[in-house]
Amino acid sequence: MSTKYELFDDLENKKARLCKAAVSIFSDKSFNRTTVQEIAQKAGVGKGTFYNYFDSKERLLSFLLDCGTVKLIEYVKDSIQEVMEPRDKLEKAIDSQLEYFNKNHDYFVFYLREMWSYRQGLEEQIFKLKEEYITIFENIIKEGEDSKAFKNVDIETISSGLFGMLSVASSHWALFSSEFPLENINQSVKEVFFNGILRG
Amino acid sequence: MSTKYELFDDLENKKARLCKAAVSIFSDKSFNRTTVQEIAQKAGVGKGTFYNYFDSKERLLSFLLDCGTVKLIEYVKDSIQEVMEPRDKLEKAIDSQLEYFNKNHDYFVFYLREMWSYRQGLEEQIFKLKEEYITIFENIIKEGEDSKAFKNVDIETISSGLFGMLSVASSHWALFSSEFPLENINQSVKEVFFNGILRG
Amino acid sequence: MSTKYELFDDLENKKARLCKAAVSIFSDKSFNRTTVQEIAQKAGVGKGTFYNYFDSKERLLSFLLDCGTVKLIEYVKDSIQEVMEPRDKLEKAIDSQLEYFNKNHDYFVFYLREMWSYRQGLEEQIFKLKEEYITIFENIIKEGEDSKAFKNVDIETISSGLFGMLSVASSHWALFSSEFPLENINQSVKEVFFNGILRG
Amino acid sequence: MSTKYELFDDLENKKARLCKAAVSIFSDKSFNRTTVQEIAQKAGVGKGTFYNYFDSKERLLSFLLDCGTVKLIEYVKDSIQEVMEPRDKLEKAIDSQLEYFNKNHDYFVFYLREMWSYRQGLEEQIFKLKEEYITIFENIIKEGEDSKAFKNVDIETISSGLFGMLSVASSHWALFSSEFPLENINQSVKEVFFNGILRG
DNA sequence: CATGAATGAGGCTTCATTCAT
DNA sequence: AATGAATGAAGCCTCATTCAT
Repeated sequence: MSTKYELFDDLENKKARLCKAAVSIFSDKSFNRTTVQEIAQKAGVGKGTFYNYFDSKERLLSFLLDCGTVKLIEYVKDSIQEVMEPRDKLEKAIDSQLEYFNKNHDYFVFYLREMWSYRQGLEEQIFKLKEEYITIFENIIKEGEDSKAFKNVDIETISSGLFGMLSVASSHWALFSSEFPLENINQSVKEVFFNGILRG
Repeated sequence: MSTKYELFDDLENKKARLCKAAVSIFSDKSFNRTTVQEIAQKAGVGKGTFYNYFDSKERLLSFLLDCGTVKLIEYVKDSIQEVMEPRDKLEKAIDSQLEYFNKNHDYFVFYLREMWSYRQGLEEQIFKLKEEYITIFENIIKEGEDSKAFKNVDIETISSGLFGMLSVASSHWALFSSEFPLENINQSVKEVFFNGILRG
Repeated sequence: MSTKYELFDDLENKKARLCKAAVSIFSDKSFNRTTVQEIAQKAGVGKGTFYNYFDSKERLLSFLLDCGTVKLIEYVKDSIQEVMEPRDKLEKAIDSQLEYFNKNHDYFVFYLREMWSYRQGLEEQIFKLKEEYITIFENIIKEGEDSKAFKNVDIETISSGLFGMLSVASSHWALFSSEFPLENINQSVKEVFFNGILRG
Repeated sequence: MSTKYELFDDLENKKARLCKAAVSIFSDKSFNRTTVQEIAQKAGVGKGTFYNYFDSKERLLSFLLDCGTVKLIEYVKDSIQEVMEPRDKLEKAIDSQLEYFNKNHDYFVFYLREMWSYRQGLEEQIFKLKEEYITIFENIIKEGEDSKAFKNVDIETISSGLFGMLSVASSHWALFSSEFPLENINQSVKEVFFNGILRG
């Protein structure tokens, strides 16, 4: 994964530090139990400096969610760009999402926790992005159906379901275990999602 | 679904009203943006009364999450109690979770949002319960592996993954759509989870 | 002056105490240098209590200015109600404004200081009221012109000018002197305003 | 009015620009709601530059009030210097104050708003100056009384009252009207102040 | 001199919780 | 048991001021 996909690494130094500090604390406590003070302190800057980079604490949240989703979308889209077969595309997309999670544990513990919070308020954009991400799955599955590679299923259900399967399984490991058996997760999910859990 | 499984219906009148009011507001805003005032008001009681039934706002959250998880566990466990075959058990469990979600939309929008928040603090119990629920899946899948009905997969991954698939697909419909096509969701998830998305 | 005209005396106990505390401090420092903390403390209540009675510190200011202007208008209007001759009316109005100032030194030191602050923002109403007060003078003077008792002058100029003369002269005494020679002020202003400063 | 009396025009370039920017903003918002940032920006300099010319925001206020009062005093004193008769002197003084207001609308809107704020703090000097200005009126009136041109009145009351009459009438026009009928104001004030409002 | 990023003291406001009635 | 006025700890944010460049 080149710098292009590194969360925050293309931001100004201080802004990146603030983002990283925030994510690190948010993955431990929740957004609401974290104070701006703490974030600034962890980033090694003054409290006022925070407000040179973000309009408010809420906007930081919005920015972080946005940022991660945009990068994830970029990353996954890039990874499937030159793949032709729907099945291969879906494999690649699964690989990519899991890799991405694996590269950014803190971020995704935070992400999974806070992504559900945004239904109303200013930040409808988050929802749009989450939808845009799931749309990647939807498009691949639709393509697979058209080419008779995949069965006819309810595309919305299965796309969001796949996203849920990957996210929750990843979180499960991130939250409850010290290891993150990327390969196992990858293989098990793919095996079941492509061929089902039934033997023979 | 008998009263036994109805959330809050076996509580004292006012406590039940407070729970229902809370869930209704929480599904709209998040826990943190909801005030005790609002909950009491919606329940039609005074603010002080709230504290006759709950030690604190946090304890209400804990109680609600707990309550829903316990009932879900009861409900699913009861539903599979007399089923013998692992595959039938898993089908039944999937049916039950989806039914349960369907009966309690507000609750599960809230549940999905807040369940991730609890890692530290007093409320480890929530985690235990969530784990206990996933353990139901784990046990069924283990049984299925033992009887050669199911393939060998990473059980933790696939159990939490199934939970994620069901939860996120359900939420997807609950959040983004006015309808909730229970039967479609059920069939699509089962078809993919049991047989995979690949045709032939 | 009956209770009817007493500033704040017809408010709830705590609200009145907060108003009185605020005015007392505002007359010493300015609004901006006074904290809500101080006001609450001087009123003998908790800081949070302040917000049970006023939406914000700004709204307190608005309320205080409003309140004083309304009462002044009431007081002056009542005092001239049964007077027929324009000259007598104007005398009575001058008497009343000076009496009112005299009864509420703190308030008017505060009033004169803050009344100019409100041009934009929510509180256009203040301006309307100040205008409404000056309109009392305008109407009397117009009447006096019509009945040939008064000369033809620019009514807006002379009405606001009279208000300024009374206000600034009163403030002068309130700010720079320990005494407030009500009678002297009254007589001197009237003598000059009615007959001019020129002898003979 | 030669440069001698132009506010700020004999200051260094940047200092003058800062003063003008400040007055312009202050006449719109109040001192307290204006930030140093805004002033610097409007003056077209950096925020740090502000502090090369003024020790603090407070000192700017002090300087502005001071500056305007000193110039006003100079201007009025100069204008009456060669006038002999008290009545003519007073007329000239009134002319001058009104001219001065007219030349510096923004400044006087600001001045009238902020002049009352200074009772304690470092800036007693402001009060002294305001007093010094009113003393000009006091001296003329005293002289007029001695020469029997003027009646015996309470000199402090009438001097501050005249200042108030001129200031508030001027502000009235500046704040509430797009025009400033200098001649009308001048004539009406003089007519009333010298001869009274009563006809015959 | 000029700048503007960095700072943190300080103030407003919210809201969970208490308690007298 | 029920209430809601009272409380004050806690947190977000502003902005005057500093200082390295």
